[in-house]
Amino acid sequence: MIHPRDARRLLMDWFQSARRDLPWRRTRDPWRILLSEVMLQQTRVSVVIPYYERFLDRYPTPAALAAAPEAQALALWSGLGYYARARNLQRAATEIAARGVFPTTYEEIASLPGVGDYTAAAVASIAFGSPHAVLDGNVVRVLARFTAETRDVQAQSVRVRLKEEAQRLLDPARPGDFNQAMMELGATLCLPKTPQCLLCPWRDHCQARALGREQELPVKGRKREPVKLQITLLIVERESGAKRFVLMKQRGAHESRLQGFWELPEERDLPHAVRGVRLGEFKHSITRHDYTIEVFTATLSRAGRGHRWIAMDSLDSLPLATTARKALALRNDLYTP
DNA sequence: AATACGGGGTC
DNA sequence: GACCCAGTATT
Repeated sequence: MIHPRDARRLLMDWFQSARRDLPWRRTRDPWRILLSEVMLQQTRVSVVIPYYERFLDRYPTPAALAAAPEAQALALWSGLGYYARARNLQRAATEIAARGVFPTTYEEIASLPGVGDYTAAAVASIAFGSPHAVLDGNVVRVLARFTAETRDVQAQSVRVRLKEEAQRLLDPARPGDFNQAMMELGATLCLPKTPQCLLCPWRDHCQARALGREQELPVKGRKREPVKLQITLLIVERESGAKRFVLMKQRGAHESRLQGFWELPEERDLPHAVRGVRLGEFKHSITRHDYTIEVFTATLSRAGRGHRWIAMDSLDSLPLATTARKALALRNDLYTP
């Protein structure tokens, strides 16, 4: 069994040469680190980068986000998913702005809304050099293989053990770099399906590899069956002066998801609508709901309850559901081939 | 402990 | 088309 000191050295030396140049690695500003970590929750680096740049450009400080209308922040988050992250981040920004300074300890950071174990450890270690190991999906996979953990990694007891292992390996001198190195290893070499063991700094010390079982680990419990659904969206347009408007509906604050987001009307909600052209269909999944969505143009003599006419050129500034974004793209393809 | 929550990249 | 991603909050 390799000594933690030696494992650390191998990992850190590898990271120095393999480290990707990412926007949030060019700063120690805790606000920027926090923003990146929240956006990266269950979201890949390549997807986050453009959102991170736009969001930071608009809200360079907690105070800037705290002062913004929620709908504006959601509009900038629109398409990234898990919108509770944006709401919670704004609440966190409000607390930080009121406090005057960014909290510096793990406990204070962890008390912010939307900040759990992972994010608190990441911010505390990367921005403030606190010795807290992170345990994200990457680290779980790396350590499950490194230690040949064959139990279900979803189980609480196993997560606790892996967290202890991460903490044991953590480089106390450079915890932020160590955490990022672990995640980098998981994201670039210790891949779920096709681990690149020959390039791994731990190739000679990985227990799963020694057993030839690196492809099988980590073991994860089954997920629930997705629910298949079919809906029809309607694009109802109206011209007034030089402006074009489209009929839309805003989701209420009490809904379980996409609160406050604008969507296109469903056909079943507009019994008086008359179908026009079929624009096409697409698939869209929201957590475990797999939608097949068919899109038609339509005409309407009277607007249905709860629907509103939205100017086409103002859609960019609204929190727009991705279903609406995709459906409107079908329409635009038709008019500008 | 199980579940909801988005969306898309990737094999 | 399944898996899974720099997770968190709620039940």
